[in-house]
Amino acid sequence: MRADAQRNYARLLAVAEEEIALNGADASLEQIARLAGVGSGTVRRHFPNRHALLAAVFRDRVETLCAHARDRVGRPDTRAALLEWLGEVTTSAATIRGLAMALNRDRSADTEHEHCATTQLTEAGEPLVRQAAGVLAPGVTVADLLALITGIALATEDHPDPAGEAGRLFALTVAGLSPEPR
Amino acid sequence: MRADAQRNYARLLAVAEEEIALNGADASLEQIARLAGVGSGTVRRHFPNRHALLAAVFRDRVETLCAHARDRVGRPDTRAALLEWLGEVTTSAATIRGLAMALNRDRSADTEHEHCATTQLTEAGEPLVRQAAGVLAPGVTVADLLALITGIALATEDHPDPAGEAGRLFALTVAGLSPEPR
DNA sequence: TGCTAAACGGCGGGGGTCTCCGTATCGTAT
DNA sequence: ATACGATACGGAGACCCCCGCCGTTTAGCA
Repeated sequence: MRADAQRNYARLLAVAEEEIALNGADASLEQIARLAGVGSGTVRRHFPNRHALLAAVFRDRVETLCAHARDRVGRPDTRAALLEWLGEVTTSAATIRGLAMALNRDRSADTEHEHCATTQLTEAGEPLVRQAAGVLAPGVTVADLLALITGIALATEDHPDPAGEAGRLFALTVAGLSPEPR
Repeated sequence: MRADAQRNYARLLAVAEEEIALNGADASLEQIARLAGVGSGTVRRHFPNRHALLAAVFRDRVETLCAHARDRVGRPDTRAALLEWLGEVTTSAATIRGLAMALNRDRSADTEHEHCATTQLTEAGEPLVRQAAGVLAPGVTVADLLALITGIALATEDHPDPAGEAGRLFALTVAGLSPEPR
């Protein structure tokens, strides 16, 4: 990769991060190009489509989350290990503007992106779920948990305190809105 | 309202419903105008913004849901009454393309639309929640329940079987993903 | 110091939103 | 039956965005 290409790539990534934090996942690519001081063609060369840009912007964050999942595998308190991780994912999804929408979109992407963020998170979280299977409602999968979290994050996106609200709602779903009285 | 205006309004509403069912809440207003055989100005006159169009398209459905909530008030089995209604809302939100997004958007609309769909549903569902308060987790509000439902609907929008998946996820949150072991 | 392949910028086409205004039409008052 | 004012219509124009393409510049190697 040529030096100028590297520079532009880095600049674009930085600008895109700000712009997405400001305007969400639908931020204008044109505007990002303008702010980065490059032509719109350059954006498109580095990131063929919006999905690619989102993936690049959130890559580090997602990988950190995956790493934290792996760190927690093997802990004796399997339930706490899982719930702590899910809480972290919830906070990230609710706090980082655009992330929830990005996750939601690549869930429904037609082509199987082998390494899209959702897939990564699913694979990283799977062991945590498996080892906590005993304390989970029967039939619950990692995919379910991530779907619920992204849903909650989407629904709280414009709340004054997204992370707080999202955390509260997720806690409710963990405990049950109305557990079967018996 | 002049006769031609009424005709166009009705045509637009019908076309918009189809188009939104097909392409979601972001359907092109221009395209709707074209299909209805009217100028784009006419669309904009009847519905000043996208929110107004969505509200009009979903009004009947939302009112039906509200009516069903009222029908269930006073039933002795308060828990079932509430859960049945929430199930109906979930199915609607997950089945009717664009509805979940519309609900989610008017939740975050800055100006307090006195009678936006979410407000209506909240008011209609409130009595059901109050009378079932005893069997609900403490602190749960109608707004919470509706937020969770729209979140779930958003997250399952592109699933092969949205209603089924949404229903399943909602059932999970009702029962609890991992009820406190005691 | 040349040279070539890679990277760049921006143009043009297609489409969308929103505003505005000249024109056609409806409904009524005469 | 007709004339007239209010109302609704349609589409042009300004602006923005996405996307593909191509002539030009430039980095990095020989």
